Amino acid sequence: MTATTSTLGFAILAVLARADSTGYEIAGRMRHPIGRFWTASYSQIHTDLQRLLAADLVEYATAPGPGPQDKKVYSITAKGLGALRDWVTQPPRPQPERDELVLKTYAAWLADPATLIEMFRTALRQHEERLAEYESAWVAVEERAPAFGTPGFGNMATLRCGLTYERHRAEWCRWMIDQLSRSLEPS
Amino acid sequence: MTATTSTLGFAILAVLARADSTGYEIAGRMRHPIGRFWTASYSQIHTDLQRLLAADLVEYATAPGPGPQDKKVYSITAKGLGALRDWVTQPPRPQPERDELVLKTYAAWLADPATLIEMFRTALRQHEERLAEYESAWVAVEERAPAFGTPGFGNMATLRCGLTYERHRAEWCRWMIDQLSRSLEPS
DNA sequence: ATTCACTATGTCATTTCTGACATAGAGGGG
DNA sequence: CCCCTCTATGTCAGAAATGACATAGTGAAT
Repeated sequence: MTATTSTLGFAILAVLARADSTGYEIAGRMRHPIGRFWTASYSQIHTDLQRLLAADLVEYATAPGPGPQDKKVYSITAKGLGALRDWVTQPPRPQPERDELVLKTYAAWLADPATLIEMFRTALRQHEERLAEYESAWVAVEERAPAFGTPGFGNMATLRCGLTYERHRAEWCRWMIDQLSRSLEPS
Repeated sequence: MTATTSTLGFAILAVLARADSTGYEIAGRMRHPIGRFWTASYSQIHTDLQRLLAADLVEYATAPGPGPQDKKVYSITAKGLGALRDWVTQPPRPQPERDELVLKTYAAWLADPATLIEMFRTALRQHEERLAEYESAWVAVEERAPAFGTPGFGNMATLRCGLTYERHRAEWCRWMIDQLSRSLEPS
């Protein structure tokens, strides 16, 4: 009965709720900024767009494109907006939570500490880079202070999550490096 | 050339590096404690065990089981241990990072703030519960102070990650609730 | 007595996801 | 002049993952 629209479907709807877009543009936004918390390739988006189309959650207008075919500018329908709104407040089912670095950490006791330190230093550098990126974006967003009811609120809220996440990660990496260093030179 | 063992394969090897186990037992450990950072169903583990078996990374001994068939107690081979050790220090490829709550947050500006507050309060409660769980486990693990080179080190390191992660999440949920509350009653 | 939970193996259909491929015009750099 | 990148659409094979099903013995509680 319930048209089981996949999570990716809602991600697409969330994009279209902000601006009408071609499939290509949606794919671009799935890399940035959504890519930080949900990823999808174009072929996957294409498949899902057909599904959304069939369920009348999106529609499109054709416009002359650069390639051999016309481009299709998708937009969300009233029905789609309703479905999206419903989905947003539905409690998320406990998600898988897959993290290769932590899995490696679980087996880290088998490996060479010096090499591990290098690996965690690389990870730390990446997290610090992203943290700096987020922090500069944060001061910009805080100035404008986007109100609830505007897309800017969504940007601010997800940015905030990314910010504290990167902080937690960097902190953990530093702790790991410290622990591993101690195992190398025991005072 | 490179025997492309999946990440799940290494998760299984990481379990067997600690103790010989039946497939059923591996599945149990994939729920707890590995389930926090990598999940797999039994059918998936079964498929992967066959692959690992074919690649000589694991072997098994039969023993009388409760059911109609003998049970198979798997153990890691020298080759498997080598592959696992190599994999551990290999830098992890940037993982997908899928988070439904954050995706909902991205579209939260469309929904009702009061309902959202409830959703985040539920999430906060869950994170606080897990945090309390991890914190009591932490004091127990810190006392024993497991040395590098023992499985206990892996337990401690992953627990530490879970600890700071839950703290970050709880913090973010509290921030969200605060923001959403403000949009309800503007001073 | 019967039901339930746990141990233990395995299959299978379906869905989801990835990565490669195919097409094609516009615009810029070497 | 050629090559690369970006825009833009789409297909397809194969891998990965899920969830349901099938079988079957033990032991504990109702």
